[in-house]
Amino acid sequence: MARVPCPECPLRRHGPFKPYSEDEIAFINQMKKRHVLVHAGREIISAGDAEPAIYTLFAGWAFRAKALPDGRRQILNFLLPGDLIGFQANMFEASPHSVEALTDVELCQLDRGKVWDLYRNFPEVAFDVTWLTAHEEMLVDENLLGVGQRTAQEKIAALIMQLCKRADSVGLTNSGGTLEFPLTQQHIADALGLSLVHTNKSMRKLEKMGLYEIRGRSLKMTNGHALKNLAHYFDEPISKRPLL
Amino acid sequence: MARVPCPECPLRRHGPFKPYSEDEIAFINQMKKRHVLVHAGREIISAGDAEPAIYTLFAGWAFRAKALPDGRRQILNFLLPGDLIGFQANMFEASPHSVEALTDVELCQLDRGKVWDLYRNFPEVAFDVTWLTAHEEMLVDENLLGVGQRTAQEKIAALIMQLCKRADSVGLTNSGGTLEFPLTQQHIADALGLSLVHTNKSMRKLEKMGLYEIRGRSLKMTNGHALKNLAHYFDEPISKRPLL
DNA sequence: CGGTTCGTTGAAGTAACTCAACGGCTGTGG
DNA sequence: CCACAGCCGTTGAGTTACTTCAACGAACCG
Repeated sequence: MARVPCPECPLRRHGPFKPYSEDEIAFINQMKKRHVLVHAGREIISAGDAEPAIYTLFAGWAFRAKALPDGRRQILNFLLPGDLIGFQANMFEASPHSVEALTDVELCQLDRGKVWDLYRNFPEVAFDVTWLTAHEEMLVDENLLGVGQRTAQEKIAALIMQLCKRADSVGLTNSGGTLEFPLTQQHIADALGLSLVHTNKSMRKLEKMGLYEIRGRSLKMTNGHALKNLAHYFDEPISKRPLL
Repeated sequence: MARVPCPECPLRRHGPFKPYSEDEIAFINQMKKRHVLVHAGREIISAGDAEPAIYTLFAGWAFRAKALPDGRRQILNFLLPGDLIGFQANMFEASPHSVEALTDVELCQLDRGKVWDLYRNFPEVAFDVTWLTAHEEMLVDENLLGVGQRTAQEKIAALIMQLCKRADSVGLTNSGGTLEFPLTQQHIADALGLSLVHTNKSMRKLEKMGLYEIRGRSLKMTNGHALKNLAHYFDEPISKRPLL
C-alpha cells in the first residue's frame, strides 16, 4: 500500500482539523513508520497486548471493545479516520481493551520510540496528544451516559446521530445525504448493552417512524430533527481538533 | 485551610505514587495557587462551565457525572485522593460533565496559566498528565463494560471491589479492614444505571450472602474472594502512577 | 448448490422498573 | 423537651422493558 506523505494528507485538508506548522508536520511525517492494511473483522490490538503499536486511523472504521471472561462484550467507542489508536494502551503494562477493524482499514503506524522526542521537542503537539486522549474519554463518557440512562430507542437514536455527525465531520457523507454504514445489528447491540433481538425490534420501529433508512450498507437520516429529539442529543461544541 | 507544600505532601509518601525529581516537585509546588475546601454535595465544576479551574484532589471523595436534559443522571466515575480534576474539561469550550464533592473535600488548585510552561519545560510531567487522562479513560471504559454487560448483582460486586482496591491503594483502609464509605444507594444506582429500589434489593441480597457489610458509613469486605468471582473482576496491573 | 452471515418476527420468561408505604435517624425550631 | 420535616434505607405488589429461545428468508460466497 502506498504511503501518503503527511504534508499531502487528504484528511488534513477537508476535515475539521487544526493546521500545523511545517516543522511539526515534518516531525510527524518522519515519525511515520509505515502504512498498514488490516482487513474487516481482524484485531488491530488484542486485549492484554504489551506495548502495542501506535496508529492513526487513515481510512475505514474500527472500534475499541472490552470483554468479560465469559465472553460478554462491550463496544466502548467507534473509531473514524483521524482517530489515534493504541496510545492509551501503551501506557499500561497490558492493553486493557482490544481494537478491531470494522471495515478494511488503512493505518499510519507511528514509531513508538519517537514519542519521547515528541514530548521533548514539540510541546504543542504533546498537548494535542493529551487533547486526543481527553476527547476520546469524552466520547466514552457520552456512551456511558446513554447506556446507563437511555431507553433502547433513545440509545439507537443517539448512536445514529453521533455516528452521522462524526462521519460527516470527516467527509464521509455522500452527495445524496447518504452514508456508508458498516455496523451490523450485533455491533449496535454490543455498543448499547442490548440483546440482538431487542435491538432489531427497536430499530425497525424507528425506521417505521421514518427517522432513518438503512438499505444494505448505507444509512440516510430521513428525519434528523425527530431523531435528535428522541435521543435527547445535544452537541458538544468543538472548535478544531488535532491530527497526528 | 493550611496549604501543604508539595515536597511534604503526605500522599506522595504512602501511595503507589511515582517519585519525582526535586526540580519537578518544585515546579509543581509553585504551580499550586491555593488550597480549596468544598462541602459535601456541592459542585466543584458544573456542566457547561467554560475554562474551569484545575485541581488535584487532596482529601475526600468526589465524582464526575453527566445528565440528560430531563434530569436522568449518570455518574461516570468516582474520584479519590491523587486524582486530577478539571483538566479534560479545560480542553473543550464547555465542560461536558460536572464534578461534585461526595464528602467534604480538600483540593489543591493549580494555576491554569502555567500548564503551558509545564508542557514546554517538563516533558516527563506533561507525559504524566496524558497518563492520568488515559488512566481515567480506562476507569470509564471499565464502568461502561459493567453498566452495559453485567447484571445488577455483578455491577454492585464490581463497584465495591473497584472502590475498595482504589481506596486501599491510597491508604484509606482502616486498621480493622474497614473503610469509610460515603456513597448513598442513590449514588450507586446512578453509577450503575439501576433504579434505587432495585439497587437496594440487590445490595441486601449480597449482604445476606455475606459478601460485605455496610454499617452506617463504613464498609467491610467479608468475602473478597466471592465478591471478585461474582463481579468477574480482574485487576488492571499498574506499576506506579504519577501525582501532580 | 450448500454453508454462512445477517436481518426479521413470534412467543414466553424474567430482570429490572414504578408506585407506594413505613421505620430510623438527624437536625431544627417552637 | 417534643414535634416535625427531610433524608436514607427497606420492603411488598404490580407492571413493563428487555431477554432468551426458536424459526425462517434473503443475500452472499466458495
